[in-house]
Amino acid sequence: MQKQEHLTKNQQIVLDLVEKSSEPLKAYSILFNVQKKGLKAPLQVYRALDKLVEIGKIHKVESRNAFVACKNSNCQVSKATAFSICESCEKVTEINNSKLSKYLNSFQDNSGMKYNKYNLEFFGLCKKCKNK
Amino acid sequence: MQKQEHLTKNQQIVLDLVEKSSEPLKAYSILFNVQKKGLKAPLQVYRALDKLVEIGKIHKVESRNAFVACKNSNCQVSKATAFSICESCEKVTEINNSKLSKYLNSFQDNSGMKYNKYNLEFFGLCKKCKNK
DNA sequence: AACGTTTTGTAATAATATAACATTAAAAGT
DNA sequence: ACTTTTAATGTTATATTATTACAAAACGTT
Repeated sequence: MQKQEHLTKNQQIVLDLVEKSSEPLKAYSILFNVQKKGLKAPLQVYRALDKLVEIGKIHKVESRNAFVACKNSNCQVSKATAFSICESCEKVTEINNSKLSKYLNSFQDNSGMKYNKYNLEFFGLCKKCKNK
Repeated sequence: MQKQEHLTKNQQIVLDLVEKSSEPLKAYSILFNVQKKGLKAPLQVYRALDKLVEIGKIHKVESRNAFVACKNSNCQVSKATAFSICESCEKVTEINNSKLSKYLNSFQDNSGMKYNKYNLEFFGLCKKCKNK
């Protein structure tokens, strides 16, 4: 149950930034934004990101190489993620739909593989962009 | 119906290579392999890949930055893709499950977004790696 | 305090991807 | 046939994303 002991300084700095952001942040954009806080090298950012992803505090939006804070309070680990992505304005929202996650968590095919993790990205036009 | 006119020389060279491969290929690995065929620069490969993805002949495995040939003969465009990925041996298989694709193609949430595309990646251990 | 582990700092570099521009080829219209 | 337009190519340079390698510091035990 207690996977999440406490965050180190660097991890906290990066998490704060990602959580404050209204849009997905790229690693180097994070780097530029935390340089005044002492994180000077890409690796410091990537290491913090890796750990934050591992413990489920943030997720990586794979198709965008960008990171968002987890909005799903019960997300201990990043093992079942779904996003909606607007292809026009690039707005990304984490989908929190228990039916969907139930369906995917229990998905089985005939390959004999046991899935313990998935990542789903939906693409389309958000309401705003649709009406333009 | 006729989205697929014919492939250009570069596109065909890249497609042949990806189709022959038993594993996902990375862009620069493709580049090294087609240099004897005259494609000397990354951009030539990326352009061919872009087009091939666009017309559905290949798919990008986002979490791996790699490309696989489409095994789904009715895949005119890359608009609904699902993969299983072994986290140990990195084997990637395109999932061809009509129930799954039906479910995801008709998925709706309350965001007001109309989804026209999705990409899903399942992770786990394949049969072989599970038994090690 | 001594030990093992994790995190940090730092520099260098690898891997992935695109911008910009000139040229050539192919498709479509007249 | 020839012009126009569109798409693909070739080339160089560069931007972006991510990792390797190694030394030092901080942390948690015992």
